[in-house]
Amino acid sequence: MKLFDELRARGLVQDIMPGTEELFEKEKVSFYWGVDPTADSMHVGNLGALMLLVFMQRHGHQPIPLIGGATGMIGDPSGKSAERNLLDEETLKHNMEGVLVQFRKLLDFDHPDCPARLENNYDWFKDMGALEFLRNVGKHLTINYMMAKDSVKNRIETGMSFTEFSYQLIQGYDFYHLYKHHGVKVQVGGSDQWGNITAGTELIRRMDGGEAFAFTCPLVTKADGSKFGKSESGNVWLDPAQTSPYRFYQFWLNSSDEDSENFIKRFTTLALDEIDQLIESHRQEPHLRQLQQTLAREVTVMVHGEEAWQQAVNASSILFKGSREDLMKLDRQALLEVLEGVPTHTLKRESTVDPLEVVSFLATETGILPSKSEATRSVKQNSISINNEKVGLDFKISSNDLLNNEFILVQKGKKNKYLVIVES
RNA sequence: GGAGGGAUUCCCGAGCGGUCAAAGGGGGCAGACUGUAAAUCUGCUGCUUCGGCUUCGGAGGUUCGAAUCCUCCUCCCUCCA
Repeated sequence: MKLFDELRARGLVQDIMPGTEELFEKEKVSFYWGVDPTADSMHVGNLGALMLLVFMQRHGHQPIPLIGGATGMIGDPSGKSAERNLLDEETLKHNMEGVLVQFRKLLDFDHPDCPARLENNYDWFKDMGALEFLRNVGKHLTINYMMAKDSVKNRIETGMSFTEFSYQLIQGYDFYHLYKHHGVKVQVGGSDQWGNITAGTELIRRMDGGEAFAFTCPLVTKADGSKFGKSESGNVWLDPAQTSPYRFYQFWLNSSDEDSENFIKRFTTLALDEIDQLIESHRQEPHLRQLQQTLAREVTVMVHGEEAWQQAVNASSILFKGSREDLMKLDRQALLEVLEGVPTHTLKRESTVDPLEVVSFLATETGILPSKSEATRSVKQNSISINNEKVGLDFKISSNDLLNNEFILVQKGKKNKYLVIVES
């Protein structure tokens, strides 16, 4: 299957520059994708574009992931409605390290033919002076051209600093630099990057008379219109320390039917005909949730590994289907594994002098809920379970409720789990 | 610098001096139905020892009583220079 047939089938092509497709058919291509180190981990939103590199490398092309050590210092205005704060150097450095780890997991840096190669645009910007930049780069694009970009137009009303305005020039120069010195002919990215990317091809044309190519993938969207990549607890990160594999797994498992059909094409490397079969059988028996489970498995294994996935599955099954007795049966080790990644709260042992009112337990003693009013409401609404059993307002926590004499599992609603650790 | 307009609970937004913890919408949460889906319906959405208490940009003031009136301050927007 041709590269672009596959990418299209997976819903990964939005804008494409004429000639790009032909280039990929003709030769092995080095192409780059840049991400700014705005956090010390990428999130599933970044993964949406990163998958492009994964698929393209599998087709024998060389991915050049670029970390924006320089661009991260400027701030990309694309898709942003307001000026952002600048990150300090130390933070950027720390962030870059985190992002690099994730590149290594997803891309093959030791491939015999087309190994991924990391670049950092700080390398070529750190020694460039302002005058040099203005004379050699800025001279080639007009203000008129730059102002026509959506990222700029959208900010005319609210205002935008010169710093952010110049972002497209910086990113454009990256492309030029990689083109000139490393033979990189193509840039890819999310569709919000189109403006910045074309600034690059334009620069290459004007500075060098060269021809470069590009295409973008659509930003990941959800059928119900809500933002992709957010869970109750915020962004879904690739870093297991920030989003535990259990939560990561649950994030995918909870995809709606409609979304999971798209996600499985975009985020897994399963063959397309296999995916079609899965979708078909899922439509026949949607309640089995095969599609969600496969999606969750594939992505979790890819990002966190087989073992972490297995643990997430075990934990899920006990947390969602286990009874109070099942929980009581687990030993300390098993409990810790199952409850790995569930947010924890602590309770002083003195205060458990049983019995302890549920409401005080939830609010004052553990802080799972912010106030007694809210705790009372939740219990009244029949949404609180202790150790997988629903409780009423008259319920009192006692030492009989301790799992392995030190834990209490609290659940609010269907999906929110909290682990209470009783400390002596 | 001059002239206006504005700031309300997570967000938007309404709010005759008393009946305002504050309409309505959004969002969020929960319950029912299900499949840990979507849609739908319902409830909740400041704190509380359930007596009350603290909220309407900030500080004062008028009044029996203020989100609502007055003064000063801060910030934001529009127009003029």
